[in-house]
Amino acid sequence: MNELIEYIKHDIAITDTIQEKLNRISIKKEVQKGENILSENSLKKQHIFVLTGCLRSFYRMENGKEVTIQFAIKNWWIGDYITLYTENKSILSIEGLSKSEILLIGKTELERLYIEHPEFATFHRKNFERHIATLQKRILSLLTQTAAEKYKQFIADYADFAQKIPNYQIASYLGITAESLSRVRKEMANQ
Amino acid sequence: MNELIEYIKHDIAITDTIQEKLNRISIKKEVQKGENILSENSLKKQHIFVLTGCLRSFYRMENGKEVTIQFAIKNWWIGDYITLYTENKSILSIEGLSKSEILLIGKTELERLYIEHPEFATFHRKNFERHIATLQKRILSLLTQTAAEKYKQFIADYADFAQKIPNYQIASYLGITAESLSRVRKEMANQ
DNA sequence: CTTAAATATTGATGTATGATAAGAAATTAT
DNA sequence: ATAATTTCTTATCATACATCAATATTTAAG
Repeated sequence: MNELIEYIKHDIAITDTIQEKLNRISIKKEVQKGENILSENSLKKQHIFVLTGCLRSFYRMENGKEVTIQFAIKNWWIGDYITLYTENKSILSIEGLSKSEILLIGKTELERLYIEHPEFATFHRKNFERHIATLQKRILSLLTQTAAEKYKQFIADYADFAQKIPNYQIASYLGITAESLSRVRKEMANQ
Repeated sequence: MNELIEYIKHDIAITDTIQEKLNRISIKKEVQKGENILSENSLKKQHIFVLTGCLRSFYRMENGKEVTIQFAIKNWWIGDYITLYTENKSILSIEGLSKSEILLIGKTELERLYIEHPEFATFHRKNFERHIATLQKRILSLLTQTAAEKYKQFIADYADFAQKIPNYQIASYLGITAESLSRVRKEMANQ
C-alpha cells in the first residue's frame, strides 16, 4: 500500500477496489533536484501527489524572471491548475527543489475514479474547497500586506519547510525581489 | 422552475427530485444597492447564487479601507470561501452593487445534496475546478502585471459588466488606489 | 581541501505607485 | 431643477520596493 492511499485513509474509508484502481493509474517517479517534471507548453494534464521531498510550480515571464505559484511537500497535491481546468497548453513548469518521489496521475483517469466512486469524489471535493480557501487567503495577502508582513506570515504558515527553500524563491512567491527580502530579513534580525 | 435550475440544466441532466430539493433549501432574497447580505463576524455559512444584478465580496482592513475579493453577476456563485471552508467567523462582507435577486443556500444543505446526488456533486466539482483556475490566474496577474496591465485585462475579462462597477472598487480589486487607476485611464485615453 | 557555482547581502540610485488634498464631474435625493 | 452626496480627476509630494552592480557567503563539485 502506498503513501497516497495511506493519506486518503486519514479522511475516508477506502475500498480495496479504489486502492487497486489508484495503484493502476498512478505512475511513481523519482525527481532529482532541479529536474523538471512538467514543462511549459507541454500537453500533459496531470496531477502530482508528493510522496517525499519538495517541489514547486512556477511561471517564467518573458524577461526570464520566474514567479513561484506553489510549493509542495509530502502529502500535498501540486499541478498546473490553469492548464488542467481551462487551457490546452501548460503555462507553468514544475520542478524538484530536492530529490523527491512523486505520483503522476492523469486528469482523465482521476475523473473516471470520481465518477465510479462518489466517496472518492467527496474526498477530492474537500481538497478543492480547502484549496480555494488557501488561494483566496493568498490573494488577500497580496492585496493587503507589506513585504515584511507577507514574509512573516509565510514563515509562520510554512514553518515545516520554509528553511529548505532558497530565499530568492520565497521572494518570487511573495511577489518581491530577492534583494528586498534580504533587507526585510536584516530588519527582522535587528529587532 | 427557477434560474438556478435553468443554469444547472445547461451542464447536467437534472432530475425532478434534485429540482425539488434545491427549491426547498434555497431562499430567494432581494438585495438593495449598498445592502449587506453577509457581514464580517457572522456565523452563517452560506453560498450565494446570483439571479439578477451585481454583488461583490470584500475585506475591510483595520484602517477602514476595503479590498474587493470578487464581483458576481447573473448565474455566478459568490461566498466567503475562507469562512466556508476553514474558519468559523466570517471575515468578508458581501453587498449588492445594484438592486439584485439572489438565492441563499446553506453549506450543510448543499453538502447533503452532493452526497444524495453524485451527478450534482460532479457539476459542483467542475465549478470548483474552474474557480481554482480563476484564482490562480488572478494570483499570477497580481505577481506579474503592472497597474495598467491589470486594468486592461480586467476590462477585457469582465467586459460584460465592468462599466457597471465604480472605478474605485475596480481599483480595490486590482490592488491599486483609485487615484492610480485614474491616471492609468488618462494614459490609456491619450493613446 | 580547493575551486567553482549558486545564493545572499549590501549600497547607490531609480521609479511606480501611494498619500494627501483640492476641485470637477456625475449621481442621487429633495 | 437644485442641492447633497458620491465618485472621479488632478497636482504635489512621499515612499516602498525595484534595479543595477559589486561583494560576501554558502553550497556543491572535482
